[in-house]
Amino acid sequence: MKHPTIHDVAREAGVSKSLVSLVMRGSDKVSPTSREAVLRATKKLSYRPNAAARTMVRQRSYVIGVMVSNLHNPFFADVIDGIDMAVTDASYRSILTTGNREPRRERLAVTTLLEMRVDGLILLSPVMHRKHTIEASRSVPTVVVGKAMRAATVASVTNDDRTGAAMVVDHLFELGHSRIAHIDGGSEAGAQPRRAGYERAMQGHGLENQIQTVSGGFTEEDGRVGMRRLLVGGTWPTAVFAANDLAAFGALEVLDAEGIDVPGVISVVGYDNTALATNHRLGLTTVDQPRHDMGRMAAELILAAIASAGTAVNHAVLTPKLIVRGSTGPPSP
Amino acid sequence: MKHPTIHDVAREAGVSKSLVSLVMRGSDKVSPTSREAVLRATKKLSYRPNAAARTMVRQRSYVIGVMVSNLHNPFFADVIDGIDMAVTDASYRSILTTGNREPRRERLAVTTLLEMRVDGLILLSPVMHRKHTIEASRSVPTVVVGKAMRAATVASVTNDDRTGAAMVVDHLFELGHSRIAHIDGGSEAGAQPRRAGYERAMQGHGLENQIQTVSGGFTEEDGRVGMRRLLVGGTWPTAVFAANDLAAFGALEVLDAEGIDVPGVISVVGYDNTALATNHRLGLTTVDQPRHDMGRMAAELILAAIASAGTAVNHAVLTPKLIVRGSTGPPSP
DNA sequence: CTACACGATTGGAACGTTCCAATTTTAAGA
DNA sequence: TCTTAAAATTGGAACGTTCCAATCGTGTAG
Repeated sequence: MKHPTIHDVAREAGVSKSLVSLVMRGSDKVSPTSREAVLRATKKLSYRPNAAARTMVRQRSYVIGVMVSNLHNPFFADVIDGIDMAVTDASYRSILTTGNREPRRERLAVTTLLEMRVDGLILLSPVMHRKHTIEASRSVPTVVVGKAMRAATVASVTNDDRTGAAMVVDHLFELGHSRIAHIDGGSEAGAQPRRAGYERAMQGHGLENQIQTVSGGFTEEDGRVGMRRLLVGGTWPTAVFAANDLAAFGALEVLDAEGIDVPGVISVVGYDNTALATNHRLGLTTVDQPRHDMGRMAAELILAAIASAGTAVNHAVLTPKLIVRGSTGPPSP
Repeated sequence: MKHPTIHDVAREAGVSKSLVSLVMRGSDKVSPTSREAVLRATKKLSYRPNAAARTMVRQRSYVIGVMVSNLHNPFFADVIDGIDMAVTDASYRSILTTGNREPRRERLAVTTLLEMRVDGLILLSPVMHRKHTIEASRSVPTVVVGKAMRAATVASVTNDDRTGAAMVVDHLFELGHSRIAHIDGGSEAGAQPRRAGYERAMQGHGLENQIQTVSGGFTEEDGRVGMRRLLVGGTWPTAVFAANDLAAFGALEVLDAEGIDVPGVISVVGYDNTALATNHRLGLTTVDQPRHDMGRMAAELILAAIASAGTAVNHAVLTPKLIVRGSTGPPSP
């Protein structure tokens, strides 16, 4: 259980510790003989370099720390995948911590990363107070994904919610809808711009007096409540745009229970293109965020910031894509 | 961007570095005056202890490393949550790496953890070759979750797949089914014992000649392929037990497309009780693994192994629970 | 007023690397 | 064979902590 050190390897191979270090780092100024001997010793002792020691002397860990607010959301798996790719390509490594959506634990998760002296910090939809994000960003290059951050020291990667929402409205308009309602996402990440995008697109099509928004959220229950609210009035909308897939599912459930045909009577659209949207019986029309690219972009921003010693702070906004499935169709005449 | 050190704090507070160290570690043999001064200095400089340096001298990192084979599987989120709880309670910390199901990347993920000198290693359903797990276990206490490991140095936490599968068969048998088919999980973690449990339970009910297994896997596509295969023969089964929820959804999709009623004509059961199982229109009958407890147990095994210097290797097997939902019912006469 | 005990504080060594400057070895040319 | 350049190898300092043994100060008992 005691880890061998570079000295043990040196002794075993009959060379100096410096030479072992050279071999481990793949230097080309080592004779084949020595390299061979060192490698053999390394294998025999199953030596593994000590990252802590290396970090100490190099003053760099070559590690990017990623804090995931919520591992339960499969959205992040793809983002992390993108991060991992880009980071590995640059011969950095990535480690994750998770805050389980609780601000306290998020902060602990970030602290862990910071104490380990990661060279860069990526925060995936943090829910902790923004001042803690900003504080972290003062000691290490930081990028936030999935949440707009207006702060000079924090980079960010988001999808263009405004445009995504507009795409939804455009799609429905082209199908012939005009009574298009929106169940909004309350104060959740991205909800505000989606709502704004919806409203502006409605105006763009001359439907300003058809704008109908009910306040909701990002859960199924929020969707149910919102949908019920929309069914109370005299004239129903012919299409409903929910702020995310989960809420859309809640809406669908209510429509199902009421025996209202989708998309025959009412079309439904979500946002996020989660696995559920694919799996649902009829398939949910939704907006896909380029998750993998968002991750890759986040990694690239971080690496650039590291390379430039923190001067290059950027905000990347990626364009989402409309995915049309069975839950939308032309309105009944 | 340059991190302040304990020396900077000492200078600022007008004390020695040792005193600062004492305060940081919460010692009670420090005068209130000094503590106050040190705390003020740490705040002013926003000092954060350097974990790498601490790990060096303490020869312990107080970090548990977790390698997750596949972040896309929401199953692990709960396990990780359980790990995190237990680890935090013991004032350790946890960090994650992910291998995205690729053996090569898994190995890199484990290497990263090992080089960081984690005090314990938890592997969540590793797909890499077992020899690499065993190798890792020789340098640090290791526990594998979700996959049986017969190795003297590796602890493990699994659910009793055999019993879980038997529960499914029992349930279907009680409903009156006899033509119960199984879409198995190929070589995935837990697939083999689930299949064995299915077969033994069938025998237990005197249904040995009704045993019908088609080879599948853990993806939706595997479920689709398996289901189509089952529909080719002359007599259809009246119930299908898929090796996991995702495969079950694939099967459901095919049945839906063919217009075959579930559970009227064919009942379907999955395994894992993922969020999808709850959300699906009719609810999927499935088997719930005590994910949170599995994580907690894994953490406890690791902490025990660390405390006992690696002597206490254990294998914990937790009992799963059948969750009955709308996808199963009595067979049509 | 002195001695002593005890609490508070301190300096130095050690942890396992990297990197630099210095040294040794080898090879080539005369 | 000698000289010199190039290649290979080396020891030591440094990184930021912890922990130990040693020292410093202060109050109290005699």
